[in-house]
Amino acid sequence: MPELPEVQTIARGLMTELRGRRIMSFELLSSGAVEKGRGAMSPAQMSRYLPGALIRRVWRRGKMLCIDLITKREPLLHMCFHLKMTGRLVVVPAGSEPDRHTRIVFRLNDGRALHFADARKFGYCRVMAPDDLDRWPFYATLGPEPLEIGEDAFLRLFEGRRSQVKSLLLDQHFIAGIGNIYADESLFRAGILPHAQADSVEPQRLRALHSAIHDVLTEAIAANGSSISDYRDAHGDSGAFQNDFRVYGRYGEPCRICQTTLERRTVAGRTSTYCPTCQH
DNA sequence: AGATCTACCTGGTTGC
DNA sequence: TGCAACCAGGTAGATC
Repeated sequence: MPELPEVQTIARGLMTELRGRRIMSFELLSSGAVEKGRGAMSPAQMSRYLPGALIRRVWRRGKMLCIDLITKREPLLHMCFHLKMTGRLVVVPAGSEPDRHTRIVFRLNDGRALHFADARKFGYCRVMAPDDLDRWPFYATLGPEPLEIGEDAFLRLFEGRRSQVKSLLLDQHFIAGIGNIYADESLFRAGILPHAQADSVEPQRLRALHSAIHDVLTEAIAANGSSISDYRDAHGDSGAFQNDFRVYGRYGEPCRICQTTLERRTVAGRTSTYCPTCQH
């Protein structure tokens, strides 16, 4: 389930593999993989615009991944992907057959191909001109980047918010890129219960949370992300951060700090695991 | 405003 | 072994 560190790892890998290459053809194997919407290119338009497009840059915003293209008709197009839970973007060698979950094939001028696969079909691709990217509601309303926001600005986000802390962390409009895994891990490190009411958490603990989020995300990026089931990077390789989880998915096991049995409850509709002793 | 529920989708796991 | 039930999860949208 790609969150910020996984998307960052994929973007980094794709940047290395794809920059300077050209897309030769676009083949949609599963209708619905191209998201419709105001300003979004239809598959027919993509078939006209993409062949010959030069891949200039691959970047990330929140959990969204974007490939910048230079085409004959448009000086810049943004090809955005949201991988949701099971989406993959993998560069495959020449002659590779798409697997059963591959939804889009982009053939490259060096014989290789970029495959967009998604077992659960929640993910999508969306191609837009720069103006349309800025007008895309999902993109335009994303919250700040957790690795860029300063401590003071981070604390200000919580002012007057009565929601449970974890539901705020999961809200992409509040802060972008954090999902269930890194929310649980950050809250544990900061000693805050996931269901704590935001405006009742002392500033000192919110500072700890700011720092915990930074540390968790940075460590996960260094480990090439976490692989639970479907996640693979641009080379098809797994990440390693799942070996460093302190609470996520460890319900019923002992806390690594105090040995208390970890508990779980549903917060913001998500299974949340925490230590009732270390977090309060 | 905030919490909760539903829809979307299917592979994997659990239970009978 | 076979099959049904259930769970996972990001986001949008509806409802209380």
